Amino acid sequence: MKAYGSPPTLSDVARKAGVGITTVSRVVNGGDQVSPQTLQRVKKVIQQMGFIPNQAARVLKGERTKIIGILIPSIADPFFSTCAEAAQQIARANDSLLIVAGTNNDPRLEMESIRLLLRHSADGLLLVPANDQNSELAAFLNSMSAAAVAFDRPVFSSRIGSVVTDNLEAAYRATQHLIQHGHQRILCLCGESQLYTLRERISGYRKAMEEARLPSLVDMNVKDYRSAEYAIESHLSSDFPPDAILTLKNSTTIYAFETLQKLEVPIPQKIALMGFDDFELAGTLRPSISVVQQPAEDLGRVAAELLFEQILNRHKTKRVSTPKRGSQIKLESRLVLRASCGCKVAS
Amino acid sequence: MKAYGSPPTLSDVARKAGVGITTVSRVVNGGDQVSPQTLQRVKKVIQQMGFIPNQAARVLKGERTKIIGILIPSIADPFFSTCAEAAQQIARANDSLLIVAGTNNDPRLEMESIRLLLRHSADGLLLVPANDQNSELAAFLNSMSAAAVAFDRPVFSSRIGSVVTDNLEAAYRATQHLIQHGHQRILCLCGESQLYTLRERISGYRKAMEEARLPSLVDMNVKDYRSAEYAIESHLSSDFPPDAILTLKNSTTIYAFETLQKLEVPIPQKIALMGFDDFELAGTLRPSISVVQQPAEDLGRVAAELLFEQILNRHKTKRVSTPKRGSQIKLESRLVLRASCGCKVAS
DNA sequence: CTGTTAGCGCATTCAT
DNA sequence: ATGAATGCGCTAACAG
Repeated sequence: MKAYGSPPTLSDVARKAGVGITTVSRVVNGGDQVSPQTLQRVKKVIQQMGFIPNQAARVLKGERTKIIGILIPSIADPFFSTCAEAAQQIARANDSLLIVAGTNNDPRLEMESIRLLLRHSADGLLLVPANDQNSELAAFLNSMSAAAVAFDRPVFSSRIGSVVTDNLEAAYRATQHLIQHGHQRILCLCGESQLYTLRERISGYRKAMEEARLPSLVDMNVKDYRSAEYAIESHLSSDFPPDAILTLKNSTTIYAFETLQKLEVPIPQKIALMGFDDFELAGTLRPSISVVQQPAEDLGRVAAELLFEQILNRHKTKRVSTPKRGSQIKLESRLVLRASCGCKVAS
Repeated sequence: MKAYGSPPTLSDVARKAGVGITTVSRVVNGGDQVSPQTLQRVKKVIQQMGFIPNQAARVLKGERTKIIGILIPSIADPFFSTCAEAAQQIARANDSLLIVAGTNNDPRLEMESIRLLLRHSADGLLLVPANDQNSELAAFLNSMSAAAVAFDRPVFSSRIGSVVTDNLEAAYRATQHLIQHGHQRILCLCGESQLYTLRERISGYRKAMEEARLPSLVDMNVKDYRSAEYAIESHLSSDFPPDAILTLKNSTTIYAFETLQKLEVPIPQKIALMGFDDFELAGTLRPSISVVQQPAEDLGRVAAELLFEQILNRHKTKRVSTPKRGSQIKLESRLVLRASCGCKVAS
């Protein structure tokens, strides 16, 4: 029950065990080249004193920190926390710890966090860049020595690889599906249209509409429930009201559903609904909501795996071989067809 | 665009600036006792070389790491990720980083993670102990020099303070509310009854039932959707079917709702439903679900604040004044009355 | 097999 | 106002 002394060091152990500190070090690191007896004795003393190696000292000697950082807009966001969970699993598998920092999509916070992570000599960074066109960020990432992988959104003009969903394709297929149900006036709803993911999704929507020779109808002013309600009410009372809605993100889908529910607009009879991003109760709501399901877990997992690949290579070769410029991995989404799009209409 | 050299050090900067390393150190740490001209020059060189102080070296010199760890069952769990988000905010306010580790409620994983965190000299630990009676854990926490605060669940027989919801009181009031609606046969549903929080909630339920001279009816075999369905079907077809259900955790509430929906049992007319833990769409489902709303954010925030209080004191006094034994802070919950309990029955 | 020694980057005396 | 020297805990030569 001893407490609050500074933690025991190698030399504390060495003294108590009557050996040199190198021997203790060897024992701690696997015990090669140590006689069985010494091994036993030293192990016992280590146990007894509760010795824990000091990582800072190891790092100072040039070892990896075995810490990686992950920068996500919000830890509380189910999508990103799922990514983080997966990343943490991979980190653990690589004997590493994961530092999580919320950026709130703020480039300043993001930069600050990266700097802080670098002070701590993080081996690598996983990041969801607040702004994919941020050239300052790109330059900084290029110049730093830590490994890095972007996910969910790429970082343009940088050597940083990325793992993203094929947003365009997913939105394209979702829109096509609504069209196949016979819908002609499909309203595309979202906010924050400056985000890479949303831009891609809008493109996918437009592509499908254009191919079907239907007019695109995009409203990007939805930020919260109020604005969603306002937008939907406006469109419904227009001369050519929509007969379907495609929402481009989780929260927008929910706002739209709540609005339609409140207005007692029958889904999908009067208005069909298709969302981007699955959510826990999408299948439990009545009607159940059809959505594009992103592989959130895979996003985090693959990004982390890629990161450790880099880290391990880097450590092996000391000097990195020319890293291939920002290779991008695209993951497929899945269209989950439930009732709100018109499939499986409950009798 | 220089890359992959080892990062510049104090002495690199010193050489380039033509000063001693002490001077550079001073500049980095506020620039006192340095002439304005030197200050300028050194600052410029620092900027230019992209010098970033090496935290490991600082730590080795006895400084705090400015890293705290948080151990939660799962990062992807909305409740805990909300706590983590709050904790991270407090960490940031204290210029610290947050390492998140998922324990999966496994004492072994938990212990392993704590050890790892300690190697990294984390200044403090925030933890949701997998088992509140774990004496090995208690002993270890008592003997270590890092600060620590438990949240959501306490650690018994330890000096570790804790921040928890008043689970007993909350369940007590929720049950009372159902009783006031006239329900007599209230079924209490959950799984993992060994967890502190669930034990407390069961006690609260029992207390309310006993006070009302009603028979307690607890089924703790609900782990997933299937078991929930099985349990509910069994109870419904018994001689004395319940007229209300109190679920003790988030997922159980959802399983119960889905089962009742599937069986087309009208809520709350035939069976009322009250859940523990709020969730995003509780108000959107039809009927909307009444729940006990825990102050998840406050839990994380208060725990983190307490932790930094300890850390700061500890650092100031070098030796800790006798830490008061495991003081416990209890936070109040809020009963959110929606439709499923019988309030606000939609006409 | 085992021990001695030299730094890793930095903050900190203590001189100047 | 400035700098040289010391040591934090550890690993990796090197020497026995």
